[in-house]
Amino acid sequence: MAYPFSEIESKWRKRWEEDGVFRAVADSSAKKYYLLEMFPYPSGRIHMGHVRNYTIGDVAARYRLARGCRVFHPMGFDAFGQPAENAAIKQKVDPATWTGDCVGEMRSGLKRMGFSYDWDREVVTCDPGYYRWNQWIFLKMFEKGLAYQAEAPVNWCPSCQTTLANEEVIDGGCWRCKTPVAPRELKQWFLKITAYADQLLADLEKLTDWPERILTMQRNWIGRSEGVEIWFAVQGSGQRLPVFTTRPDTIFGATYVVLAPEHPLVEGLIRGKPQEAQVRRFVEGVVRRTKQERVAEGIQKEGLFTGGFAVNPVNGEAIPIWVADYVLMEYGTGAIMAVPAHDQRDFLFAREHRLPIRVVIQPPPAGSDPRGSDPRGSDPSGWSEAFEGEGTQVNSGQFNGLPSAEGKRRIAAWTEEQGMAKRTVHWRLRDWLISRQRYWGTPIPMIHCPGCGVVPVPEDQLPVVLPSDAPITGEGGSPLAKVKSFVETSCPRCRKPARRETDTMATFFDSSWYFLRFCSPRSQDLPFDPKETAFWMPVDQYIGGIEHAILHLLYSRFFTKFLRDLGLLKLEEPFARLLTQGMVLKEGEVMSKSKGNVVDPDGVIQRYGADTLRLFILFAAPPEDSLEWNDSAIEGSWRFLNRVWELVESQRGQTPEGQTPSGSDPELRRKTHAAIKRVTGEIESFKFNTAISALMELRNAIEKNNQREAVEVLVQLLNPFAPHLTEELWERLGHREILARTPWPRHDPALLEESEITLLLQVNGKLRSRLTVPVGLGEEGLKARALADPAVRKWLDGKPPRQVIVVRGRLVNVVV
RNA sequence: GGGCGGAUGGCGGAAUGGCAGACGCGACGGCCUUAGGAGCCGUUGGGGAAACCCGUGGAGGUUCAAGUCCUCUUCCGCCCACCA
Repeated sequence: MAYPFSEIESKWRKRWEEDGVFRAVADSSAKKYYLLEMFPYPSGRIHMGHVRNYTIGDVAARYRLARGCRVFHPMGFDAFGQPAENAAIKQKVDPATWTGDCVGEMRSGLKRMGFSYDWDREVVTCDPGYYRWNQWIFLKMFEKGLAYQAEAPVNWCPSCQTTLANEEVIDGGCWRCKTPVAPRELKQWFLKITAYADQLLADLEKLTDWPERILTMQRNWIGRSEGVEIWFAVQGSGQRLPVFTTRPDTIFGATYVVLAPEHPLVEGLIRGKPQEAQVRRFVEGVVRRTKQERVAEGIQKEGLFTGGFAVNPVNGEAIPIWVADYVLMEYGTGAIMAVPAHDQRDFLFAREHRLPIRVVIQPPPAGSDPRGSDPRGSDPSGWSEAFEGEGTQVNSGQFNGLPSAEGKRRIAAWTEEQGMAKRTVHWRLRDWLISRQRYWGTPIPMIHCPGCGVVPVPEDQLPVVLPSDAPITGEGGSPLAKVKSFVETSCPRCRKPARRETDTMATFFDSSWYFLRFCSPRSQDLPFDPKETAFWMPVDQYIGGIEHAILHLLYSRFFTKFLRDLGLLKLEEPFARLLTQGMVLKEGEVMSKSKGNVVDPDGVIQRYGADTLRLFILFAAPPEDSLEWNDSAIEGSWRFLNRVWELVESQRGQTPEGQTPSGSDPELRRKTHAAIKRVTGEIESFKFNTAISALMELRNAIEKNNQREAVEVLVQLLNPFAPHLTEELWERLGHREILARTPWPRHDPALLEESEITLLLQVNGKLRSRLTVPVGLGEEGLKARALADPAVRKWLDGKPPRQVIVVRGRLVNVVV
C-alpha cells in the first residue's frame, strides 16, 4: 500500500511556494505572531537536531496561521565562523565558496522538510549587505564608548604563530601541531556589556514566560554581589591595598591577606626580601598556565608568603600578605582578606600553611534552631570545615553579641563612616571580547593612524569588505594582516597612510541582532526599518538549544537595549517566550560524526517522507526533553499516516449516501470535539507528543465508525504535524482552499457534556469497583449508590463505614 | 564545589493529589499470502488456578487517597565552576 509521499510532498511544496502561502504581511487587521527558531550554522547537511528544532517551530507557526494570526516565520544562516576557515586550511577551498555550498545544501534540506518559512526574508550573515550593519552597529558602540581596545590574553601557538580559539586547544596543545599553547597578551576589542549589567539583571523579571532555569543561569552569569571594598594599609610603604568582601561581618576574623599572582603590589612587596626569588618563580609558573589549566588543577591551592604585612583597619592588626593561585586578578580587586574560620577555601589554605584561624561568628548551639544549628563549638582546632552560616558576632570589638546578619549591616556602615571602606557591588559579568585573529568574519571597521591613533571608518565607506584573496594557511597570524591591499589605506582624518584593523568580529556579534534584520532584510538606510520592527517585534516565541541559554541570549538582550538607547527600538526585551528543545540522542549519546552514530534525515525522508519524520520526532518525546532516536519506532508514525490515508481513501470510495451522516453517532461526535479541544490546548502548550497520541486515538475511534466530520477534523488537526499529506487529503475530500490557510476547527462545548459518568468506588483508598451513574447526582445520592454496591458491601462486611469521602463527578471512598 | 533537571513495563513515554502504564515501539499468538522485513485481528507490568496480592530508584512522613506534596538518601544527566 504505502501512500505516495514523494509525489505528494513535492506537489504541495510547489503549491505553497507558488501561492506565497507563508509570506509574512505586516497588516494590523489581525494579531501578529513572530515565531523564530535559532538560525543554523551552515556546516553541511541538516542533522536531526535541526529537524527537531525546526519542526517544533513549524507546528507552532502553522497552528497560529490557521488561527488567523499574521505569522512571521523567517529563516537564515549564521554563515561566518571557524569551520569554513578550517575547511579552507585543510581542503584548500575558498571559505566563501565552501559556505555558499553549505548554505545551498542546507536550504534545500530545510525545504524538503516542508517548513513554512517566508524565504523572501532569508538573511545570510556573510553577505556584505548584512555585515555592513554589524560594522555600523560597532561604530555606534564605539561612538558611545561601548567599544574599546585593551590587552587580553589569547591562546597562542608558538609553532603556527597564530591565536587559537578555546575549542582548538586540546589537552593544552595546538589542535594542529600539538605544540603546547602559551597565553599571550594582545591588544583586542571589547564591548562594554557590563555597562548594561544592572538592566540585564533587572529585566530578567520581565521574562515571565522563560524557563526558570534559563533565568537562573543568566542571573548567575551576570553574578551581582553586594559587599564592601575595605582598604588595608601595606605596612611600611604607605600603599593602600583594597580588598572586596561580601562578608563584612567577618572582617575581625581576617588572619591573612592573599593577592592574585598577577597583582601589581606583589613586585614591590617581595623586592629585596628573602622570599623574592621563590615568589617570583611561583608567580611566573602560575601566569604561564592558561586559565583552563589553572582551573583543571582543581582544589589544590598553592601559595607563598611574600614577606610583607597588611594592617587590618578595623583592629589595627598586622597580618601576613600571601600570594596564591586561588585568588583571581579579574574578579573583585584581585586581593582578598582571608577569614579561614568562615570561608572554606581560606580554611583549607590556612590548614595547609598553618595560618591562624579565628572564630568571629559563633555557630548557634546544637538544637537551638532546627535549621541553623551547628554542632561545633567555638574552638576551631576541632573543626573539619569552615562555618559559613549565620550566628553571633564574637571577637568583633563593639559588635560582639549581635546576630551576624545585623553585624554585617552595622559593620559595613561603620567602616564606611570611619573612611575605612565603601559599600560596592561587584559583577561576575566581564566585558565581551569580540576580536578574533581570523579571516572568516566581519572586519572590524577601524583604522590605525600613526598620527591620529585609532580612527573609525566613516559610515559612508561601509561596508569594509572582506578581501577574497587572503592566504588562509592557519599559520603566521591573522590572514587579513597579510593582504597588503586591505591593510594599507589612508587615515580618514589626516589622509596620511594608515593601517586597517585586521581583527574580525566574533560571530556571536552577527547573531545578536539577526532577528531584527528579518523584519526588513533589504533595508538600505539602517540595519532595520524601525517601522517594521515596531510591528513585528518582540519575537513571540523563540526556540533553540539550551547551549545558547547564556551567551547568545545575553548578547541579544544587550544589543536590543543598546539599539533602544540609540532610538531605533522601543523594546525592552527581544524574546517574549522561550523554549529550549532537548538533544537528539542515539543509544544515549549525542549524535556525532566521531561516534559514528549519526542518522541522516535525508535517508529517513527518502524511505518514509518528511511528514513521517516530522511526526515521529515530535511524538517520541516532549520538546524540552532529550529524544532517543529509534529506527524501528518511526515505523509507528509511518503506519499511522498510512492508516489516515486509507481512511480518507476508503471514504472517498463511498457514495455520500453510504457515509454515516454527521450526528448519527453521538459518541464519535463527542470524541471528535473532545479531540479538537485537547489537541488545541496541547499545541498551545507545546505538548506535541500527547497531541499526536490524541490524534491516534481519534483515528482509532473513526476506524470503528467512519464519519465525515470526524475525518475532516482529523485531517485538520494533523495538518501542522504532517502538512503535505493533509493538504493532499483535504483536496481529495473536495476542498479547494489550501488547508494551511483554512481556519482551525472549533469544538462545540455542548457536545462535550456527558449524561453519565463512571464513578470510582474505593474502600480505604483502594479501587474496588466502578459504577455508571447519571451526571448531577448529589453527594447523598452518590454515597447511597456506593454503599449499595455489592463489591463495597463485601469489603464493609456488615460493619458501618467510619467515613465516606465523596468527590463529585469522580469517586466515593469508603473508609472502614 | 555551586545551580538546574531527571529516575515510571523489555523500550520511548502518559497520568488537574483521585482507575498507574494513555499513545507508540518491541515481543507473543492468529488471519491473509507462493512469500513477507507488507497488511489485518488479538494478547502483553510482575505474581497467582482464582479471589486477590505486589508494583513509579531507596527510607520515612503528610492525607480518606501519593508517581504527584514534605524530609532524608542513592544514582544519572546538563550547565557553570577557585567569584571573595
